[in-house]
Parts: sequence; structure tokens; C-alpha cells
Amino acid sequence: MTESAITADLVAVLVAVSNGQPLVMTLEDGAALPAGPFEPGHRSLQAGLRAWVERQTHHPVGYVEQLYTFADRDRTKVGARTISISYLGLTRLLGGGGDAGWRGWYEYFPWEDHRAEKPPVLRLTAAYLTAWVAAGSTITVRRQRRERVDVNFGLGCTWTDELVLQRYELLWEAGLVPESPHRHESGVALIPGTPMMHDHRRILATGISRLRAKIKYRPVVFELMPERFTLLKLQQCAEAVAGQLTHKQNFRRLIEQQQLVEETGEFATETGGRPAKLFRFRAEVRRERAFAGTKLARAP
Amino acid sequence: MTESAITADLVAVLVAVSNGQPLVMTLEDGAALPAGPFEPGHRSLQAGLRAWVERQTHHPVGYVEQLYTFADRDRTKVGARTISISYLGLTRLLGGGGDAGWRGWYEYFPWEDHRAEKPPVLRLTAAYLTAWVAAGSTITVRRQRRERVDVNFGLGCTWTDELVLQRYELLWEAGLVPESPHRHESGVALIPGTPMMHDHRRILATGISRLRAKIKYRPVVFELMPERFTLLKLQQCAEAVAGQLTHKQNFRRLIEQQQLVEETGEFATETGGRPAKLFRFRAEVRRERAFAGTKLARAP
DNA sequence: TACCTTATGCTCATTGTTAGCATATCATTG
DNA sequence: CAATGATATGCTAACAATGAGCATAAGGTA
Repeated sequence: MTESAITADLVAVLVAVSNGQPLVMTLEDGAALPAGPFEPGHRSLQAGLRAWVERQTHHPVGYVEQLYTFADRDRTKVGARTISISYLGLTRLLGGGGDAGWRGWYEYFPWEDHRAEKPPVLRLTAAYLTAWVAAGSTITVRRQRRERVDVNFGLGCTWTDELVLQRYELLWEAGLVPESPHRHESGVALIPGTPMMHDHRRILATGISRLRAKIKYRPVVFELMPERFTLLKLQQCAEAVAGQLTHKQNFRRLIEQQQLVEETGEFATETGGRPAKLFRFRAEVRRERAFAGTKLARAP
Repeated sequence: MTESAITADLVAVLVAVSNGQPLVMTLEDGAALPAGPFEPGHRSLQAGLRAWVERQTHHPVGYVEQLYTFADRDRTKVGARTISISYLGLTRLLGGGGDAGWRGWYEYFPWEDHRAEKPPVLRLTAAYLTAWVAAGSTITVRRQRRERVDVNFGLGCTWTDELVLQRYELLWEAGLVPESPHRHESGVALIPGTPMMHDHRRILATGISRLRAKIKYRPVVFELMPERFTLLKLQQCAEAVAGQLTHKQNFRRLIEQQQLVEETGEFATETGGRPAKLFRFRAEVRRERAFAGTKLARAP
């Protein structure tokens, strides 16, 4: 065998938001992301991914963006090497989400949902991570570990929502997730959170990180929203993605001053209180220009 | 042939800054980026890239980051499909840059250097792009083209330095660069700027875009700087990358309040005026944490 | 010594963010 | 029908970040 035997896989992180919950499309009873081989017939990687996802999930995908390409050795099958090219896709949920494949993404990352109060998992996580810090061989290693833990999990400073991938990788290194090969090192129990096959949970973390970052400087929320919506719905969608609550009045002000949306003139009455104006995204925004994104205003 | 015949290439955008000029490592007399096949022996893509670049350029690479994976059809050789995985690498220039491969990156993108005054190419570019806008078939197409041109080239609004890739793609679509297959459409002359083989100039644009964006929120400048330096040198490095001048006093204030650097106690006297303090990057920053990057302060 | 050059410190106006108060408008209930 | 509870929406004070300019310091050279 002189030539390298290489195959290419496409993996999709397909995201939707329904009822204030962020969802991801899965297969294998929630243990895998949609994936399939890249076929030479496809016009491009992006086209290949679109075709594959739509065939597999019967969902039209609105926005698609490349995430990362993996080819680490533990992905090797015998005699062949697989390159996985992962994508983030955003979509609206059409028919009430009858599909069985949709899972709330906080099942996989319970420590990432800060909308209610600090998730209880975090206390446990902090304790285990502190043990991992203390288990470092030299003082330098311990200091570096301490710093990483503090920054990523917001112990000294503030919680940064985009660090999903870094946090997952930290837990992986510390042997606190079942996917980790370092489990023997610490021998401690596991952090709650559903695992996935191969490195799919890492890919999902990459997708969430990217989306949380992107939503702040590009108008991609609207890919997740229906045609018409109230500002509260929009806010809840942004909060679902960010995993953090926001100050209502400031959120509204930001949205308005960015000229992201326009009134339809209609009202939504099913809210229980004063009827809310219905909005739609402005046409210029839908055409994905270099507009500002959905900035979040921290909750009080 | 049932199985897909796929090969994987690694392409590097290797960047350094010397004398206030941003440089990129090239081959083929400036017409290509360093590239080579990904071999199954490599531990990972990143390791493969590192090995390849260091063997080919005899340069140690400090920081490496994946850019994008391409597999468009026009990359096809007969019977095989090549996937190109591109990387951004940052390095310090050691021995005065005797290597012939280093090229100033503004040779390839003369419209991106706004440090002196508006580059003269821009007048030409704007004129050609306006013609392209007018050549749109329908009024909708023309309006969309106008909006894209305005936003990307800062005609109505302000110039945004990170849009290097989008600007190049616009010129490509408009048939204004020699690499473009749309040249017949407009039949106009070409915009100055050295072309490259295949889609290497697009990959370079991707790298510059990424670096210009990254430098603002991650401390990566120091990968391009020598051990000790004056604040002016640091500023000039940042300006070289951004292609824009910055307000000196405000730059200093930002750097200091971010605690990016610390004084060494020494002074540089070769400046011509009052001797400048020499600084070095703080150890915490060198260990690449989630620190803030080098924010730029717009010039007056 | 006068003058040029670069370094460095400080101020001020403007803008953007955070947080909270106040009011409007619906439904429901006593 | 008035009181109550819910949500929507408007407004403002306090504070932080940014952009721009003035002033001074400390070296060199004519």
C-alpha cells in the first residue's frame, strides 16, 4: 500500500430551537450526530452535507457553516484513515417537531444551562476539577490547571458562554466524561451528561461554541425563528442558545437600535398579559449582510 | 471504481512580521503557498502540518490554527478528489529573513493596506465594482450587489479590516482577478495584485481575515514579536496586520489595562528620540489563556 | 542653546452598557 | 365593575469604554 487510503466523512450539528429549548438532531437514540460519507458526486462539501442531512432528516437546512476537520489517530479504522469534516446547520422546526431525533442539547452539557440558577452540576464539577488540579505532578502543572479551570468555569471571574468546547475538553482531559481515555488517571466518578459515540460530543461542543459566538456578531438567530414572532420569543431563543438570561428592556433596545426587525402591525394575544407586537426580520437582514448580530444584555 | 478516491492536502498560511511589514511564506516564486500531502503516518492533522512546514521552510512554527477545508470540484484531478485542509501559522522571523520565500502580503491584496492613506487601487476597484453592479440582470440583483459592495468596501459605512475574504470573493465574482472564471462576463481590466496558483490567494485571504479578527480577542500578537520590544514596535506589528493606523496613546492604554506586557527595566535607545522602555509579554499571556486580545484604537 | 524626535502621562467629550423605575394594556377574578 | 396579576413597553441615572487631543519628558543634532 503506497498511497494513503483516506475516506472523508461529513458530520452535521443540526440545531433548532423549540419552546425555549435548544435542540440538536441525533441518531442512534441520541448517541450520534448525523454523519455520512462524502461522495465524489457532490458538487462541494457544503452541497454534500446539505444533501445528506436533508435525505437523512427530511429537514431543509437554512444556514450552513463549516466547523472543523478532524483526523486524529483514534479515528483510524484498520488500514484506512478517516477525515471528518463537521458542519453547523441551523433550521426552523416545522411540524411541531414530531421527529424523534431532536434532543435538548443541555442533556449533553448540563453545566452549560445557566438560565435558571447556577446548575447544580457545577458544584460537583468544581469539586472534581479541584481534585484534578491537586493531582498535578508538579507545582507548575497544578498552577496551570488551576488557571484553566478558573477561567473556563468562571470561578474567579465571570462565566463566558462561548467556552463550551474548552470546558468539555477540560473535563475530557480530567477524565470526568466517559469518552475520555484518561479515566484511569483520576478514578473519580463521572460528571452527569449523556455521552455520545466517537468524538461526536466534542463536535457538538464545537458547534455550540461557534453558534454562541456567532450569534453575537452576525444575525443568525432568525434562521431559528418562525416568520413572525414577539420580541419575548426572540429573546427566549437567544437565551436558549446562550444558556443565560438577559435584561428584557436592554435586549429590546439593542434589537431595535440594530434595526434587525420591523413591526408587522399584528399582535399576539396568547401571551396572558398585554398583547405583544408581532415582528418579522427585515429583508436586508434575511439576505445575510455584514450586519451586527444579536448582542446580549446581561441579566441583572 | 466503487470507493471514492480521495487524497488530502495540507496548505499553510505561514505569517511573520518584519520591519512593520506583514509577510507570508510562499513557494514557486510567490505563486503558491507551502502545501503537501497528508500522510497516514502523521499523528494528527496539526502535527502533519507542523512537520511539513518545518521541513519545507526550516522555520519553527509557534502558533497553529486550522482555517478551512476545501473540496470544490475545480480542485479535482482526473479520477481523484483532493481535499485541502488549510492552516494559519504564526512565527517570529529569526535570521533577518534571508529566506527568499517571504513576501509582503499586500503584494497580493494592495487594497487591504490602509496605513498610509486610502490605497490608490481603491478608486479603480470602486469604479470597476460599480460597473459590475450596473451589469446586474435585474433590479434586485443590482441592489444586492450594491449593498455587498458598499458594506465590504466601506463605501457608505466604515472600512472593516476583517472582511479580507469577502472582498476577495467579491472581486472574484466580479471577474476582476485573474483567478476568476467569470472574467468573460465583464470583460474589464484586472485589479492590480499578484495572483496565485489554484485557490491559494483565496486561502491566503482566509488566513488574513482570521488573523485580523483573532488578534482582537486573543493574545496572538506575541507569536509575531521578538522576546523584548518597545510599545511602538508592538503597535506597528498590530497595525501591519490590521492594515490600519491606530491612536498611539490609546493603544498604550489598552495594552496596559489588559496587563498583556510587563516592563523589563531596560531601554531601547536606537529610536531617535526619547529612549523607549523595553517590554516583554507576561508569562500568563504566553501560556495562551482566555485573555483579551490586542484591541485596536482607531487612528484620529 | 534651540530645535527636532519620540515617549509617556493626563483630561475631556462622546458613546455604549447595566440596572432599575414607571407606565400601558390585556385577562381574570372577587 | 374594580382589583389583581401578568406581560409589554418607555425612560433615565450611574457607570464603563472609547476616541481625540493637549502637555510634558528625555534623548539627539545643528
